[in-house]
Amino acid sequence: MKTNIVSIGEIAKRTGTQVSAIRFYADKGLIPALRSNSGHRSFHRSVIRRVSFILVAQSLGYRLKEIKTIMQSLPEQRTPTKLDWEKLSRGFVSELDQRISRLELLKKKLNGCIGCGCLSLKSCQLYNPGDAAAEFGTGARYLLGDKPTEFQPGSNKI
Amino acid sequence: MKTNIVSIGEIAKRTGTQVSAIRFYADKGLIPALRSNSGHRSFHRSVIRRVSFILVAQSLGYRLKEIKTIMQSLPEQRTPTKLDWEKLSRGFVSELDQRISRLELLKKKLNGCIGCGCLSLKSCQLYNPGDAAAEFGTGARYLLGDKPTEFQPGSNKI
DNA sequence: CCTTGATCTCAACTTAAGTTGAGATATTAA
DNA sequence: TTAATATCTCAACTTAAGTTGAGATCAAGG
Repeated sequence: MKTNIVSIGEIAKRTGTQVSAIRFYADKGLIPALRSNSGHRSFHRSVIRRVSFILVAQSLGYRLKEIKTIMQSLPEQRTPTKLDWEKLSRGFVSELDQRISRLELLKKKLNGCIGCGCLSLKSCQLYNPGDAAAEFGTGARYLLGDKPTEFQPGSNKI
Repeated sequence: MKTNIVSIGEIAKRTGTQVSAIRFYADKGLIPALRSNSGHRSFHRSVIRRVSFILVAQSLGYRLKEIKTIMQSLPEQRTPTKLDWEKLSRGFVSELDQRISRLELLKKKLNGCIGCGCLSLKSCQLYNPGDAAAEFGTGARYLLGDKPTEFQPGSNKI
């Protein structure tokens, strides 16, 4: 009797998360939840995949708020098709490409810095705070999908 | 009259940070501070570089706690030499290399996933929660230098 | 001397992403 | 039917990295 409707505990087990996290995602509107008339949440089987997606996206540094936005492209009504997921995955791959090339750039700069005799030269990236903030700080911060824009403690503004 | 001792405001200006942040770093023991007998903090000029280092390290995803540990290798007593900084930078470069290769791997997996017909196959990385958590979640989390080990809300334990 | 502007301390607040606990109700297996 | 699980809600707590504000003191220029 394998239905397409699963309990919150099942979702948690299948995704390796805590029940409280699933509740949290549901309350935040990241995953669609049904309610039994006694108040218990239940989920469509496809929600497992949605949660997996959330986890992967998180591991790439996305905030839940951003993930929610990205997932708007998934159909709320019907179960997402292979094509739906494909689009999202492709987005990730190009995101990864960007990240990789940013890291390569950072590495090149850092390498240059090692050889430059920093302590005496004013032109050094690391030594020059303006540049450092511009090239490493802000850039890399964005690179890691760091702080949100509304509230930025430690924002290295230039 | 260029001394080697600078005020907290100067450090903040030179590094593009807030005074409160410098105070915070000093109190946390990340940068060495002197005190005038009236209680005002003052810093050696080389602290500018230390702060820049902190900013770069942060942008790479390091926690202040980790940065503090890394910086233990810098001499507290004397001003760090070029060689001291070189060692730290080299560490970063190899860290970048690791990150880059992890991202490459992730990309390869994701690419494979796109073509695999996920919705029907159980072998898919994204679909299989255990694998997803292992390959993407935990791995990528560490990759981004994410959560600390003591307290892990949302730790995708397997 | 006096007024800015810079610092000081210390406590409270911010965001994100959940977790933990209390007290209550549901569901399920024996 | 009863005991053991599973869920429910809701509020309070956690960490990190600072920020903000209040009230007080310091330092420097005119």
